[in-house]
Amino acid sequence: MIAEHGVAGTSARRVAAAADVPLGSMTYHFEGMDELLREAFGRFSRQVADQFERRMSAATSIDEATDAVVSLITEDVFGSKRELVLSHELYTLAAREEPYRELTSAWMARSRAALERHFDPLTARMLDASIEGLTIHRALDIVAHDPEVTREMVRRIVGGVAP
Amino acid sequence: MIAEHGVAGTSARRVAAAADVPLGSMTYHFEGMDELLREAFGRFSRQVADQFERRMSAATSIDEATDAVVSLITEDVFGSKRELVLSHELYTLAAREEPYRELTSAWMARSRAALERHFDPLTARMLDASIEGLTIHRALDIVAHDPEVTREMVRRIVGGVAP
Amino acid sequence: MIAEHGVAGTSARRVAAAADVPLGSMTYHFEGMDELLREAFGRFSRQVADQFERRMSAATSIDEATDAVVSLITEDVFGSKRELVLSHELYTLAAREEPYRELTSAWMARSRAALERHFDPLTARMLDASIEGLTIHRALDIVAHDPEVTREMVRRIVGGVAP
Amino acid sequence: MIAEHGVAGTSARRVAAAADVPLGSMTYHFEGMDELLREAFGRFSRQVADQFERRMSAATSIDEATDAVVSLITEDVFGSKRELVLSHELYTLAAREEPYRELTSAWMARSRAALERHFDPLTARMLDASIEGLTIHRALDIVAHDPEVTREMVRRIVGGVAP
DNA sequence: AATGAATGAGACTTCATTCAT
DNA sequence: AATGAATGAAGTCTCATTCAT
Repeated sequence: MIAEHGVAGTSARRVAAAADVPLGSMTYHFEGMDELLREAFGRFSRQVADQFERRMSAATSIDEATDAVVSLITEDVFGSKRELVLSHELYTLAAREEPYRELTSAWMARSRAALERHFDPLTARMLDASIEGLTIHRALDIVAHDPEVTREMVRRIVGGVAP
Repeated sequence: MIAEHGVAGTSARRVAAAADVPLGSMTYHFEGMDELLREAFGRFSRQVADQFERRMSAATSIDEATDAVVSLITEDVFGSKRELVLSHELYTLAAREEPYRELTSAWMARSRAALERHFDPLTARMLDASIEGLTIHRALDIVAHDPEVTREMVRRIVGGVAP
Repeated sequence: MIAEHGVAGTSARRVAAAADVPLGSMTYHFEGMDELLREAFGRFSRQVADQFERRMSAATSIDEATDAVVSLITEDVFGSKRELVLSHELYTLAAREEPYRELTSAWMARSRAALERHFDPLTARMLDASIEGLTIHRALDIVAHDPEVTREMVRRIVGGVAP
Repeated sequence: MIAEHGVAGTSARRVAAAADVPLGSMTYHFEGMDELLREAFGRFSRQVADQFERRMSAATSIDEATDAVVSLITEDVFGSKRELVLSHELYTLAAREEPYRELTSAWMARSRAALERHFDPLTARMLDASIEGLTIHRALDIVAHDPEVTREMVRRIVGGVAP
């Protein structure tokens, strides 16, 4: 519902109708819309983090891990409009209200941990941030992005560790 | 109004009241709330881009430019909650609707151009994305971020050019 | 409300006020103003058709039936300004939108059926139409209409069955 | 504008826009919307009456006149949805307000006069009403009407004169 | 424990008219 | 004489929540 209509367009009414549940249930089972939203975004962020972990666990070498990071940016996480949209809806809430910042914080912590399977903590943190930045810029830019930029950026960050 | 209450909480009523203007004026002067929003975010994104340009223009060497980029992330652009919040509100709209993507697109184009005063286009693009990513992660993370991460990341991206 | 102020002057606000009911109830109990209008005109057309049926059922011979038809035109159905006005409001809607045409269609079908208690189907259909035409012309003409015109017209249509 | 959007949907704004005329002109040149409506419906009713007269003038015998009346019902006057809709909009106004009744009254007077070129006044009046009734019933009924009904009805009314 | 009817607040728009220019 | 900017009233609809059942 949020993916389709946004937080603004997600009313208790619509959720109840979509779930084929009485309207009264909404405020009976949830404290209010806020709780429902937090619940929904909690589930969403955990799902995305799960997928991220699976992706990084599959890599068995630094090279494969590097490739995985590139793929994450160019294909994966925000490959679907759904995840792009939901992430930004969540970020907007998080920018404004602390409780949502706990969700984004936990999400980022898991991403970093997954990256630390292959990279040192500092590099992991940089990679995490650069994944974020490149993904957003690819999504919110009208002009197409050359995938080589992604590859080269990851190369510089990872390679920068050097001797 | 948007900074304070979010897009969701920004009603024609409230804007009219804040501007001490009759409610009817809202849809008289603007096609509708959409146009008002686009106008507002257009102005916002141009202001932020202006500031970004000024910051980059002030630098007279690669070193100063690098410092400027670091400052941008650690202090400037999202230094205030206001800009952080507004950026995310805009991103959320842009993720969903094309007209807002034109604003973000133009904004990013100006940022890249400003960076290209000092860096090659590829590096500029990477810096732009990494500024985005680091800024967001600093803002949406509860744990504090060591400014050294920022400095090191910029160093790797800029330095990666080397032979 | 419609009789008094017309469809154009019948707002949810006014109906709610007249019914001493909160404004929000209007679109809670009805899908929207359209449904309310359809409901109102359905009730109206059924009431008029009821009255028409009663009038025709009371007749026990062709002569009485003929007199009944004449009375219908000269006194009954549109005797009151209320019914005249409401009929035309309904016709206007029906001329433009199919759902209302279902109401007028059903209404006419009942009128014809009531007339067929006494007249053959062809004559019934003609009488039904001529009742309509004469009633309207009596109502929308400023000069008075001689009731003899009505009587003679019915006579010709019914008598035309002959020889 | 009225044909397309109805009296209810015809605002000064829309008329001004359609006429490519400043909005202020509306209340400058016309006393208000009422005057504009009366003017518009006056023009409309005169045009329809003109057409009616032409149609009846073309007939050179009772038989041709009878055929003309039948054609009027089955094809002509309300052949187009535009005229059907406009007539009913006018009738609705006329049922409620005297000034519009002057328009319908004048319209009917001209129709009768045109019919009196070929028929005696009593028959003319009956034909006029039956044209009205049959036309309306054809238009507002969902089930199709056999044109033979029309022909037979006119035959009975005209033929009823006979000895 | 669960529901759904009901409500009051507030959302956006459209409108006819006024009035300074 | 003509205009168009501006307004206040009124339009419909959606909503989260309450509460009697």
